Amino acid sequence: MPTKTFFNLREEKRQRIEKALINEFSKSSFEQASITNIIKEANIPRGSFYQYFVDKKDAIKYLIEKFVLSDHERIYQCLVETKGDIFDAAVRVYDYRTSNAILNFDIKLVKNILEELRKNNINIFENKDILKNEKSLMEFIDKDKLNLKSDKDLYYFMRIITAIIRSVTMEVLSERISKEEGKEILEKELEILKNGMEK
Amino acid sequence: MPTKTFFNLREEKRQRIEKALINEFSKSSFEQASITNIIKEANIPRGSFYQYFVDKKDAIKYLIEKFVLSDHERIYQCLVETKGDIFDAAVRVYDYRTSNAILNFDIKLVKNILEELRKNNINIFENKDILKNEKSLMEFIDKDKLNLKSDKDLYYFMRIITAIIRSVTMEVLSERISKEEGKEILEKELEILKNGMEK
DNA sequence: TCTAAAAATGACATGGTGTCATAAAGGAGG
DNA sequence: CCTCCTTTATGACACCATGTCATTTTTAGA
Repeated sequence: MPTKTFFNLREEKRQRIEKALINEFSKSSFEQASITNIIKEANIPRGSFYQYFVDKKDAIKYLIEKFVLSDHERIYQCLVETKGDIFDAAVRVYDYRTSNAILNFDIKLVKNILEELRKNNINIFENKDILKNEKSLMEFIDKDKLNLKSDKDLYYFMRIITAIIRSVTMEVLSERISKEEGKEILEKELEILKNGMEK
Repeated sequence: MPTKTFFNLREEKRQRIEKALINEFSKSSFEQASITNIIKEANIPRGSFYQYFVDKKDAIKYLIEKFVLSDHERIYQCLVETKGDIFDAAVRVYDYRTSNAILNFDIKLVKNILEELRKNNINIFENKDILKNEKSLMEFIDKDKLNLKSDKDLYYFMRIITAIIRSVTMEVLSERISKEEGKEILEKELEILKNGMEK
């Protein structure tokens, strides 16, 4: 995480830096993002950057944590709105993640952040590292609607749902398919997941 | 793809370079792999590397194509061995991909290659770009065992299977979970996919 | 006002990629 | 064996990145 120094910065400066981070990590993947660009845009000297962040990873982590917090909240809302129906909630999560306005998170930034989360295998549904005092999102799922044979089944099921949402979302955010195509794919996939595939 | 010059190289030299490529791309992800290391190990001057490959991407592509060819063949075998039963074949594909000996592909290299394939969203089951004169692997699936409502259902279904295999395979290859844990997860997930989750 | 801690700064060491002018090697024909 | 043209080999170089560090500046408390 960023240093104490960074959080002690006066509002205007911190926001200027944050804006530069968002801009650079929107334009380029983590690997290709350039600290040089960030400091140029934020108009701070190189040394300052390293006073605020340990390294590039530390800087993107700052954005990731902000995203995960708001994302978690949004997923929670989706589950509440659908009364815990995970199938309906999945579509809502998809809609929200592929929508243009996610707080101040540019859609390209969301893509790059989801990419990083995937790389580090962070599953937002079960993540407790970042959200220490929050309940796991799984607890808000209505289990009565599901054909669960054992406790662990929910875990396996959520792995599949997460993989499906993530996969189709990434394809949309990478502009390989349209939002509408993505939605159709997701809905069909959920249908299969509901009914099973074995004859 | 590599230049004509590369393929004209005498056997010994080409293999020396190939070995260096495999070694470097095993040790490091694409982004972190260093051309400097490759040319040092292969004992060729910097300029030669760029005579053979357009850039770093071109070099890993060479390995990826080799992998995809052998991977495709292996999946085909899995489908034949299981008489087109995609659920059984899925487990075999998992076993093979997480096994230590994949031709001369180090397990770490497989991980990095799968990572690149995923990044570019290349789905080996439906890929026809690389394997122009091969049939799609989907044609070898026994559709009679599946509860298909329409033609496109197989496509959606394969998307799920692919996502599931890939996800659990990557976790094993990244050593976040053991091979056995991975297998259990995969089998449970396939069970869910067979029976469906809606009560 | 003085002083110690905190923050800011930019030159620099190091190491990467891709280019290019030039040298060397290969091969076909006289 | 020499010549000329094409193909291949070579490494110095331009350029650009990251992360460090000695030094300066600012801040805050006594």
